[in-house]
Amino acid sequence: MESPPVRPPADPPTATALKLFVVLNRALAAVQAHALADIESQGLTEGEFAILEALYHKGPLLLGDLQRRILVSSGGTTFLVDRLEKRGLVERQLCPSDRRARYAVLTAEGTALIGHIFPAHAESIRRAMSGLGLADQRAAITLLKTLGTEAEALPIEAL
Amino acid sequence: MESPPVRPPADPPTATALKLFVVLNRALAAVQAHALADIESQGLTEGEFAILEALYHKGPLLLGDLQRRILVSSGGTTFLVDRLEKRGLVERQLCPSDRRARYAVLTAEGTALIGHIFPAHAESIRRAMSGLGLADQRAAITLLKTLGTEAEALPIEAL
DNA sequence: TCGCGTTATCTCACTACTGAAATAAATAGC
DNA sequence: GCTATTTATTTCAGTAGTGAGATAACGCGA
Repeated sequence: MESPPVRPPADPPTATALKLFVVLNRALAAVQAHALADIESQGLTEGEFAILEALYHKGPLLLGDLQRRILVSSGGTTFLVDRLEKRGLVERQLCPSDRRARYAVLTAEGTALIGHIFPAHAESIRRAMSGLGLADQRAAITLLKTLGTEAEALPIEAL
Repeated sequence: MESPPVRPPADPPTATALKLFVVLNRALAAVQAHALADIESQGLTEGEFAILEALYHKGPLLLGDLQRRILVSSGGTTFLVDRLEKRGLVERQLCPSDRRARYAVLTAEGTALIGHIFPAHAESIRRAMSGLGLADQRAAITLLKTLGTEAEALPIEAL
C-alpha cells in the first residue's frame, strides 16, 4: 500500500497561509510549555489560572465576560468557577442589575495565591519570549492582533 | 470582599512578552475556529486530521515521527492511529530495521478522504489568514519561527 | 556476549473540558 | 402588558486527550 506523498499547494497565498498556521501552532505550543510548568507546579490548570489572573487584573467579572476573556465554553466557565469556589479562592456574587448574572470575585485567599504566583509566571513568559528582541516582539504583536481581529470578524464558513 | 485590580507589570520587557502571549493565544484560537469547522464537518478530530495530513504530504511515518509532528502525547498518538485504523483510513506496518517501531501508512480509502478534504481546508486557512497581506504573513512567519525555535530550545525552568 | 541506559510503542486510569439542552430572567415589539 | 426573542448561567453525559508506568527491542562498551 504505497502512499506517494502529495505536494502541498504551491500557489503563494495558500502555501504562505498554511505555513503561517504551522508556525503559529508551534510557537504557541513552545511558549505554553513554559507557562504550563509554573502553573501546574501550583496545582492549577491553565483555565483556573486564567480565571484567577483575569480577576486579579480586572477585578470582579461577570461569568460571561470571564468566558469571553479566557476562551473557554460556557459549561467550562461554570465548572472552573465551581472548582475555584470549592477551594475558597473565588466566590460568586449576585449582580444587582441583572438577576440572571453572577460576578466572580477573588477571595482574600485567592488574591494572595495569584499575587504570589503571578510574578514568577510573568517572568517565565518573558523568558520564553526572549528569543525575540523587544522591537520584534512589538512587531509580532501588531501582526497577530490584526490577524486575530480579522479572523474573529470573518464568518465561519460551513463546507 | 473587594478585589481592587492590580496593575499588570509595567516594565517593558515583561509587559510586552505578556501582551504577545495574549495575542498569540487569541490569533491561534480565531484561526483554529475556521480550520475546525471543516475538519469536524467530516467527522474528524483535529488530531486525526493532523495525522492524515502528515501522511498525505510526507508519506509513511514512524509513530514517533508522527508524534513530534502533530504535537500530541505518545499515548495520544497510539490512540489516534488506533481510531484511524479501525476506520480503515490508516494501517500500521512493521519497520524492517527496527522491530520496536511501526509505520503509519494511509490506505487507499484514507488517501481518498484526505485528498478530498485537504483543498477545502487549505482554502479556509487561506481565508482565515487573509486579514494579513502576503508580505505581512511572511514577516509573521519569520518572527514566529524564531520565537518557536528559541522557546523550544530553552530548558523548561522548574519554579 | 553480557549488561545497561536508551528508545519506540502501548496500556489504562484519569481529567479537563465540550456542547447541547434546560432554566430563568431581561428585553423588544406590538 | 403580553408574547417572542435573546441573553446569562447551569447541568450533564460524553470525549479527546494526558501521563505514568509497562514492555520490548536496540546498541554501546566492557
